[in-house]
Amino acid sequence: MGTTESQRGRTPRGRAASIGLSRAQIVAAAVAQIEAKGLAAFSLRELARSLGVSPAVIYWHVGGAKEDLFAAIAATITGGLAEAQDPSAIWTERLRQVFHAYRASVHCHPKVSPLLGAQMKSNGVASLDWIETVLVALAEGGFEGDALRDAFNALIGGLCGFVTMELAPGPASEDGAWEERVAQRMAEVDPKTHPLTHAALPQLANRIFVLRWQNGAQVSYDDGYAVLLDLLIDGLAARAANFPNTSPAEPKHG
Amino acid sequence: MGTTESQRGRTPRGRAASIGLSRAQIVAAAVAQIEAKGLAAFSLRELARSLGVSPAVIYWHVGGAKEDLFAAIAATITGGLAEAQDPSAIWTERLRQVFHAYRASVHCHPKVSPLLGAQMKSNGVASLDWIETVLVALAEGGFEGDALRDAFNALIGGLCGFVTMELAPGPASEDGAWEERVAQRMAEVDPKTHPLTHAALPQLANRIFVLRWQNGAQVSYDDGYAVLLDLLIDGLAARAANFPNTSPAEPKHG
DNA sequence: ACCTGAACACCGTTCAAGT
DNA sequence: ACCTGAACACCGTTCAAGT
Repeated sequence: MGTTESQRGRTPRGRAASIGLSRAQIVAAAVAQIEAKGLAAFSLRELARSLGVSPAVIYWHVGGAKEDLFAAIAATITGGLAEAQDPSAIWTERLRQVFHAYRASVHCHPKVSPLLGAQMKSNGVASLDWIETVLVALAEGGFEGDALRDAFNALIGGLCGFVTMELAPGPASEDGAWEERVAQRMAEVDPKTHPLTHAALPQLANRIFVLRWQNGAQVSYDDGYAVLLDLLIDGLAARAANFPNTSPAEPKHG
Repeated sequence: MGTTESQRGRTPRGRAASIGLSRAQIVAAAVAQIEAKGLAAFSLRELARSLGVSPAVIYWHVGGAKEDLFAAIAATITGGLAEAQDPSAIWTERLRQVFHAYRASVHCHPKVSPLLGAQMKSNGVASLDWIETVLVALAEGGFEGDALRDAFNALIGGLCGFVTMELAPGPASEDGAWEERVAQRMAEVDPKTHPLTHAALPQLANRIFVLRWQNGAQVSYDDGYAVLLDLLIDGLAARAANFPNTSPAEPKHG
C-alpha cells in the first residue's frame, strides 16, 4: 500500500525532468515509430535510440514491459470515443455514431490496429465511458440480461473485428515478391472449378478480404463497413420492437 | 522459370528422406508448439530444437521465413471448410453452416487465431473453395456487383473478425498480476458515472469483450456469435427479398 | 537433396552504479 | 527521482561446408 509503487510510470512531479522524459512522450514516440516502420519491426531498443536514451528508461517510465507500452498506446486511441455521440439522438443513431467514430479513430493510426483487436491486454483498456455508452444505448432499446450481453458482444466483436481484419498488416519484407504471388494466384483461378470467383474477379480482386494484397489503409472498405453496421443496427432495432415490455425507448435525461 | 525453384519447400520426392523431415511434419510440430506455449513465445530455433535439427533446415523446407511458415499453418486450418455445407440446403442455411464450421475450425487451434485475422499474408491463403462457396450462396440470394462485394466483406469481416477478437491472446507473463488489475478495475467502476456498467457488472464481468481476463478459449461466446450470425444472415435475406429481379433463388444444379 | 555449425546483427529485460 | 552501461539469455536469418 506504499505510495512509491503507484508512482512508478507516472509523469514526473515536483521539480523533476531536467531533460527528462514523460510517459506520454514515450507513448507518442512509440506510435510514431510504429506508424513509420510497422508493428512487427517495432523495438524498444530502437525506440530508446530515437529518443537518445538508454533502453532501461523505457522500463522505468512505462510499467514493466513491452506489453504495458502497447496497452498505454491502445488506451490513447480509444480514449475520447464516448464524446462522438449526440446525446439527443435515438439509441440506434448513437450506436452508429459511436462505431463510426471507433473506426475513424483506428484509421488515424492504422498500424497499431492489431493491438486493439488481437491482444487482450491492450484491448482491455477500452474506456469505461465507451462501454457505458454502448450499454446505455442497448438498454434504451430494451435489451437486458443475456440479450444485452449477446448484443454487446455481437456489436463489438463484429465491428471491431471488421476493422482488425480490414487493417491486418502485410508481410514485413518490402520487396514485391508476395504481391506477385497473390496476383499470380488470382490469375490461376480456374473457371471450371470456381466459376463465380473467376467471373467476379475483375471487380473483387484486391477489394475483398482474403483475396487482396493491400489492406484497408490503402483501399477503402467504407461500403462493407456501412453494410455491416446497417445489418447489425437494423436487426437489433427489429428485435427491440418485438420485446414484450414495449415501452418505446425512454432516454435517460428526458 | 526453372523447375528447381518451385521444388523448394515441397515434400521430398524420389528416394529422399532417409531420416528426413517433410514440410507437413514441420507445420504440424509448429502448430503443436504454438498451442503449447502461445504464439508470442513461438520461435523457429526452439521448433528446430524440438525436432532435433539445425535451425537452417526450417528455412530449407519452408519457403524463406517465419511468415511463410505462418501462412502454411493458416492454410492447414481453413483447408477443408467448403465441405461443411449441405449442397441441397438454401443459401442462407449454407452460409450458416460454413461460418459455424469456420469458427469451429479455428477453435480447434485457438492460439493460432491471430494468423487468420490479423495478418494479411497468412489470412490470404484461404481456400478458393471457401470463397467460391460464399460467393455462390450470396449470388443465389441475388447479390451481384458492388452489393455482392460489400455483403461478402461484411460477412467475412464481421464473423472472422469476431473470432479473432474472441480468441485474442492474453499477456505472456504467467503470473496473475494482470488478472488482478482487471478485477480491480472492475471493482472500481463508479455507479455515479457509469451506472449501467456498474449494475450489469455481475452478469457482464469476464463475459464481454474489453471487460474480461479470459478469452474465448476459456469462456464461451457461442451465444454472441449466434446473435451476430443471425443478424447478418436474416438481414441479408431481407435485402435479397427486395431486389428488383426477384427470381427466388435458382440453385445451380436444380 | 538434405542437413550441420558457426557466424552476423539484432532483440527484451535486468541490475548495479551513477547524479 | 531519473538515467547510464554493461551484461544475460535469447532471437531470425544466412551461408559455407559437409554427405
